[in-house]
Amino acid sequence: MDFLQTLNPAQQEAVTTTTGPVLVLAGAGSGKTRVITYRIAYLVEECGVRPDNILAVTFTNKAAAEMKERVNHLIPPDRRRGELFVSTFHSFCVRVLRRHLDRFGGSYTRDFTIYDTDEQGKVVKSCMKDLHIDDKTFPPRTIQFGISGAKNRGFAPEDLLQTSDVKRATTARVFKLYEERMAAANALDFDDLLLKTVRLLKGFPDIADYYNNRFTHILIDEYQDTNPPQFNLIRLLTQNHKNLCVVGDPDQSIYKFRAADIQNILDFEKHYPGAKTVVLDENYRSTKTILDSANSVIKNNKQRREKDLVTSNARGEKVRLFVAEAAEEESDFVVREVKRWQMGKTLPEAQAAVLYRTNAQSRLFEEACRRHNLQYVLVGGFSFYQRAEIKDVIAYLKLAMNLNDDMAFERVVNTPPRGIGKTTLDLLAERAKNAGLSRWEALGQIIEEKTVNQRTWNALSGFEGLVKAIAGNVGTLSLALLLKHVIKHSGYEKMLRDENTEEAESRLLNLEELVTAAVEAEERGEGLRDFIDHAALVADTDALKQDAPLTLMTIHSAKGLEFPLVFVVGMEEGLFPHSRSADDSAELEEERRLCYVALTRAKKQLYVTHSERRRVYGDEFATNPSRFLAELPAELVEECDSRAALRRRMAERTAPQSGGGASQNSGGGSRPFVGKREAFQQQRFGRPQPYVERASAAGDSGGMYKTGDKVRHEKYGAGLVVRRQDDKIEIAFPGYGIKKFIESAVKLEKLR
DNA sequence: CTGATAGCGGTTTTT
DNA sequence: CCGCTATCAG
Repeated sequence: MDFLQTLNPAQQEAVTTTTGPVLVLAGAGSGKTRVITYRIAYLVEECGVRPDNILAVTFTNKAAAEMKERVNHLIPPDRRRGELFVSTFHSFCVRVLRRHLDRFGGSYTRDFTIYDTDEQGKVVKSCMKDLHIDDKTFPPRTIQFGISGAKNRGFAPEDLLQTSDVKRATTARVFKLYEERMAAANALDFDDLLLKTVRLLKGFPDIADYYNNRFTHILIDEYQDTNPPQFNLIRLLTQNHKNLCVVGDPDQSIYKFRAADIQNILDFEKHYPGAKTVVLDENYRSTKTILDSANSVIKNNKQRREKDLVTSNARGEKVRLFVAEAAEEESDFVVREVKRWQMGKTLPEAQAAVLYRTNAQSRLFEEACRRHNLQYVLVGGFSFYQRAEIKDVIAYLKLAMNLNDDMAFERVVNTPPRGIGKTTLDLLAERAKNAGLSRWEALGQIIEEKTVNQRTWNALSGFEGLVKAIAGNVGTLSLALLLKHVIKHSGYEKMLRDENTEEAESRLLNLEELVTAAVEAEERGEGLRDFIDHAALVADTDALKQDAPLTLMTIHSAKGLEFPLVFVVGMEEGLFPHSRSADDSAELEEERRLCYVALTRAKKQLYVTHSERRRVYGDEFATNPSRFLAELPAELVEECDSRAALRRRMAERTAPQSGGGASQNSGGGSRPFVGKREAFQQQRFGRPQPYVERASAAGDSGGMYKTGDKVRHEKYGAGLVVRRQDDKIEIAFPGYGIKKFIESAVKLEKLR
């Protein structure tokens, strides 16, 4: 095994201890992914384990695909007896459930549908409506979150009912109805995928035995972010053998909101007595400066096992701090610095990432990139499979395969519009509720009874025929042809064509891309089932293109990645750490771990930035620098020139040092951290400071339109910009109505 | 039934 | 500021 030579002793030990439980405590940038891939290769090459007896679990589907590719790169093709199984917990569970879910014998079958967070929310809402629960006193999102939390902690609705807490009791009532509805629709949410699998393995020893034999060696990446159902699943999968290797870093546990339990990794040795523990504390990724900065921040967490990462890498450049007066100035600065960095560099070296706490922040940076003509890739946010047109078309297929899928039914019954409006839908809903039927069954009854007027009857039976036709084609047509059939015969294609706008045009293109994806899936030997499951479980298909010069994403999405140049932006109290975590010290520590993750993504150069003002809900607020900035070692940070920095210097010169003396100027916190106010609830921005009056650096950005602008379109003539959202623009043309366009694509002449 | 408009309420993070 | 819902005119 010549590749072992490239590993340090600790890594080698993690790779070659192949039997029994192994805990790998791997710090950031310590070669964790390498250890896992090499370990798999070692099992196959040295221990004679068949690849298809190995199960490796990663955190995202993308990571799974990459790992599989890496391993296959290490193992010569003739050694690959059987296919290696790498996937997320969720994808794995879907595979199991598609095989065995009918064993429970209830209303659930192997043809179950998966409801994503959106659809789950709709079910919750409809339950609340039928229970007459006011959605103002109890926001559906909160209830939804409560149900998910309860499920993941192993509670049934009955467990929560006995309480004087009104909110808890309400959650329990909705929870109960929710479960009934889901069962009736043969639908599982993301939590159910894990929970049902656990129940299956627990309840049916033969199934548990089957999987214990099937997978003799199990590896789990990002173990610090496993939640209770995942923990239980791992236990069950390894109950006969203990060939389990988990890899993770307690300092990078950032998914508590999803019920991840950091105790899983901290107590691993208790759960698996005799476990071998390997600590990887040498960092190969970052400069000494970056690493020391990150260490200095994470040290402030109290609930933590002391651990310091070391590196023999070069010291490198100082961390650069930039303070902007306005958020546009911040994004402008970032883009300019990216361009400067990339000058004369080629791709792997030139790669840069902008990391932010919330998805909402991405827009500023997208706009800045467009202003400066810089190519970028946006990860996360609204993904391909979340677009309305994609979800609609897939909903037709879901409905055809599971006629009781009420969510799919509601989604497509009148999209495109076919004369089935609110009154008719209410009638269907009423019937379904009273007779305990699904929407589809209610539809059948009403058509049979002919109790509606002719016009409506025609619309309803037309829809019924459409879905039946699709269902009839499911076994016979190829995947791509089936999709084309749906797009055409549902009227979707015609609807978009008739719209005659660029917006509709781009939707049509998306549908074409979906067909292409179907062709590719078919080539991989996947069926319709796999295709739809994939659509539900894959968050971002536009994955991270390796050749992207600049990537924009949340810190959560950046977990496991690395970039030569990294910007951690929006470092303000209330934003990062987020205001929702302000009053809870455990949550604050999680925010700090998040900060640690962000900082340790950088290999060569790290920037941290914040803005003194930020727009929230359309209003501007003053902000304070993040406390995490003050936790950076002052001697490792240098501040970039900015109007804010200049103003501060001037102020210090005229008014001699203010009493405190706490602010070492060029140090981390540019301004001392002020009190505990939440940034977003500070006083409104009244009269601007002297320096603020000048227009922001964004200034006259060419080619962008504002609401209220008058423009001329070559076809529709003069019009008024009524709305702008993301990259789309809506323009009212007298006589033509409101048309939507992709802003960067439409040709407009500006009038005044 | 459909399309347009006004008003209200809401931002953490993801499989 | 933006998206969703309720409401109203055609």
